[in-house]
Amino acid sequence: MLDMAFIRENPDLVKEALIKLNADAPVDEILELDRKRRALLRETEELRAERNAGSKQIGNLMREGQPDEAEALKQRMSEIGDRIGELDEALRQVEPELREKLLWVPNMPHPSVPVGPDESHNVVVRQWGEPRQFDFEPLPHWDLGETLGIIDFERGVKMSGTRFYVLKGAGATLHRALTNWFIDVGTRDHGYTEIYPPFMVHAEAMVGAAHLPKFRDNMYYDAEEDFWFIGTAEVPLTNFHRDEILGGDQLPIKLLAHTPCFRREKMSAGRDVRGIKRVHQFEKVEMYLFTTPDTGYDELETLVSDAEDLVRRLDIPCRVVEMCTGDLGFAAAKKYDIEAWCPGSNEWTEVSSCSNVTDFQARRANIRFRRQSKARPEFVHTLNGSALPPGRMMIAVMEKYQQEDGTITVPEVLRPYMGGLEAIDGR
RNA sequence: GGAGGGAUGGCAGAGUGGACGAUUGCGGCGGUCUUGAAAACCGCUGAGGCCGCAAGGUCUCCGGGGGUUCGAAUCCCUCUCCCUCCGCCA
Repeated sequence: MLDMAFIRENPDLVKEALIKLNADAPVDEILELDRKRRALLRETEELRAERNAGSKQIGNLMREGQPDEAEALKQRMSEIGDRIGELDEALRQVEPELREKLLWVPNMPHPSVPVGPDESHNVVVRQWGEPRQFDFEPLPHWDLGETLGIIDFERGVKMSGTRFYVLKGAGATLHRALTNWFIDVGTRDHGYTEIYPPFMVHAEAMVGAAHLPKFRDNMYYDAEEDFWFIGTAEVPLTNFHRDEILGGDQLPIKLLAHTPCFRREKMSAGRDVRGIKRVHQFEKVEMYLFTTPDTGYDELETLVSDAEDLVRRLDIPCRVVEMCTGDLGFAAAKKYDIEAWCPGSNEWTEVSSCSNVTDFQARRANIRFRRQSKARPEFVHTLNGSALPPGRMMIAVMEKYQQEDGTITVPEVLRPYMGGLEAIDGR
C-alpha cells in the first residue's frame, strides 16, 4: 500500500508510475475519497470537541445542583450527537471504500528500474557458467523422468487432475535432498533463521502480504473457515512480525522457510503444460528480510547472490535478469529473477525471484521499527527471494546432468543427502 | 463438540457511568549521588489520524464490530481469541 499522504502530494508521480508499470488504478477516485474523508473528519472532530466540553459541563452543573441548566445543555448536546452520528455514518461509507481502492494500487518502481512494457525489455545483468555441450540430443525432464521411473505423471493426474505429478524412488529423494541442502546452506552459510509456519492463513494475513485482494483468483481457500492456502512462504513470513514495532538494532532480520505452495494458475492456462514446471502444488524454500529503509537495496543484492550461490554450487549455468517496469509485478519496487539453463527443455527457466518490496507490505501489515529507543516508529522495508524451489531445480539438475545412456549423475553437493548415491539409473 | 472464566499500556495488574489515555509495581530512558558501578532518591516513558510552515491545537484507540447515554474501559448485543474442566483424536 502506498502512503496516502504521498499520493495526495504527488498524484502525477503516481500516475506516471502506473503508466510505466503498465498498470491501472483509480487515482482520481482515491484523491476524491481522501478529500471527502478529511472534510468529514474535520467537521465531526470539531463537533466532538464541543460535545466533550459540554458533557464535562453537564457533570459540573449536576454536581452544583443546577439541574435546569444541565437539562438545557443535554438537549443541545443531543442535537450535536445526532449530527455526529450522521457524519460517522458517512465516514463509515467513505473509509472502507478508500482503503479498498488503495489496496489495488501497486508499489512505485525504484528509479533505477529499466522502463519497458513487458518481459522483452528485461535486462540480463550477468551470466554465470557455460551451457554444457552435448554430443547427443539432450532430453527434456519429462522424458527422462518417465524413462527412469522417477516422475509419474499419469498417477498424479489420476489422483488430482492436470498439473499434478508423483515423484517416486530416487526422484522423491532428489527432491528432498535439494530441499534439505537449500535449507542447510541458507541457515549455515547465509545467516538465515529457519521458520516452520502455518500453510493456511486468515484473509487479513493475505491482505498484509499484498496477495489479497488483487490475487484472489490464483488462491485456494476454505470458504467455511476463512483459511487461505499460501502460494508462497512470503505470506506467513511477512505476517510473522505483523503489528509489531521492532528495535532498529535487531535489523536486518533474515528468515527462511520451507513450505508447500498452492496456486490455481488460472491465468496461465495453456502455458507450460508439459513436465513439472508449472503445477498447482510445489515446494519452495523462501528467504525473507526485514530491513531499515537505508539498507534495503544493498540487502537486495546480497539476497540475489545468496540464491545465485545455490545454483552455482550445483554447477548449473544461470543468469540474473532485472525485471523492467512492465514485468515488476504488484508489490516489488525492484526485482531480479535468476534463470537456470535447462538444455532438455531448451530454455532459461526461472528458479528464483528476489524483490525489494520497500514499505509496501510493511504498511499493510503494520510492521515498524524504531531507530532509537524513543524515536518515532517507522515502517520497515521487506524483501523476499526464493532459495529455491526444489521442483524447478530438479528440472535443471536432471536436464544438465543427464548421460547418453539415460542415467542422471547426482551433483557432488547432493550426494551426502542421497545416501552417497552417485547416479540415478532407474533401478 | 459441551460447561465455565477471561482479554486494560513493553510486562504484571487496578479501575464497574463524569476529574480516566487510564492508580500502582516492574522494565526502559534521563538525572542526583559515586573514581566507576550498584543501591537509594527525583523526573520522563503508548500508538495513530486531522488542522497547522511551525509552535501548538484537536480527535480516536482499554481484543474487533455495533448499540444505550449529554457523556462508556465501565452498561447491552455480537464476533474473535486465550485459559480451565469434560469429551473426542493423529
